[in-house]
Amino acid sequence: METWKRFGEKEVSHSMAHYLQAVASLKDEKGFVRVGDVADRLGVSKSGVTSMLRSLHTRGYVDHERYGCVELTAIGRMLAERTESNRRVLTVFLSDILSVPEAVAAEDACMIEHLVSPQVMLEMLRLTSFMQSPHPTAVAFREAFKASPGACAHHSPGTCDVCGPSCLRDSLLPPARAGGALQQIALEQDSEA
Amino acid sequence: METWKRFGEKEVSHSMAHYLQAVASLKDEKGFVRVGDVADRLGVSKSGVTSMLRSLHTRGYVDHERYGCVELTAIGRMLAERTESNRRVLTVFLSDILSVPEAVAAEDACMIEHLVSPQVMLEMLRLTSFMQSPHPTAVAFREAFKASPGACAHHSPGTCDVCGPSCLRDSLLPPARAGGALQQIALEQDSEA
DNA sequence: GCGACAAGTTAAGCTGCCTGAACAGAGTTG
DNA sequence: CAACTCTGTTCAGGCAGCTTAACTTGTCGC
Repeated sequence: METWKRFGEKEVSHSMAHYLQAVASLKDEKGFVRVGDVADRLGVSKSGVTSMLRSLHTRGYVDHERYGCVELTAIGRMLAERTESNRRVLTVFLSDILSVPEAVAAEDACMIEHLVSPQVMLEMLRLTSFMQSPHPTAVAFREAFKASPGACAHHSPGTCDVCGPSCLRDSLLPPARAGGALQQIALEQDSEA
Repeated sequence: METWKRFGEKEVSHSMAHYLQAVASLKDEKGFVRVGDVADRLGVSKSGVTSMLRSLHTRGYVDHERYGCVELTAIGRMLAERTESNRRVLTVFLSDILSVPEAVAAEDACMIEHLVSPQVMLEMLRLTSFMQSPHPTAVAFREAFKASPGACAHHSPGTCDVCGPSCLRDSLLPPARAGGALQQIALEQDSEA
């Protein structure tokens, strides 16, 4: 149990990933990138952008001349592209394979796009593109999966390899009930006092 | 493009999720939880634990009497369980379905376990348990998928629904090449100067 | 009861990322 | 060229999480 601390050691933080993506897309859209554009795009102050650019510059991800334009370095561009590709694979997987609403898929993809390892992304792309292919096995599987019930929903203890002895389903708490459940518990606690 | 800012608004941060999990598992293991146990488990200082406990207490996730033991509230316990379940589903999915090495699966799961929405987790559990089931379609699919090549690897432009016009594969950069590629670029930049 | 030692707390300080206020450079206009 | 306006910078400050150092509590042996 030491893995969790490496959270802060990722080559780009959540914020950085989004700054890089913003710079990349603004560059594509209008050919040059100003501090104010980035600030507007991300909804942060210009002073915040200035200081983040300094930080990205020291890491070698952007070039930025005072009062001038912002450019991605080759490494910065590669990082931005990787994040973008991750996001795309994740979004497609979540919305087309898992069939969660697009808004949820987009949000979850945004949260984790920069945290997922290349190995996993590569395999996720492989699975997604295979599942969507016209390969007869894939077609059959898609239908069977779609038709399958809550799957794990009502299995008896020990019959599901994923869950183990007790079904995990209840602790995943879909949000509609989650809010309710949390409130419920909060209320119970209040009445204890 | 405003989603990214909600990163900081999650009900538990990465750190908090791990503190809650540590408290929950220590409680299971030895029946009571001391500040020092948490510090050892997480590899942080005791003072760090004290201040995080204060923060978790104000959020209503733990109770902690001065110089005494730590207890999860009902809400805290539920959050810890949810994170734990998320981690389990993710780990199984990554290692058994995507077949990435266990260490990678564990690391990625640890990074994102607290960030993924309940809807996605629920569907991921459904997919995982269905894919692992003895259902003939699932069996056939597993084999076909295992046998499938790099899938997206050598498709021609436009033939892959996931990738779109250009194949995403190259920008996902498996780490063996990723380090190399980044170094390569860094070297090129050096030689420009 | 009293010291010694382990366990916990406070205090001060660091980094990352954000803000608003005040200032500085650059360009436009008369 | 002076004034005005945009844009971008610096500066001071805040919050989250962490650290170390110094202090306080609790407990055990005598």
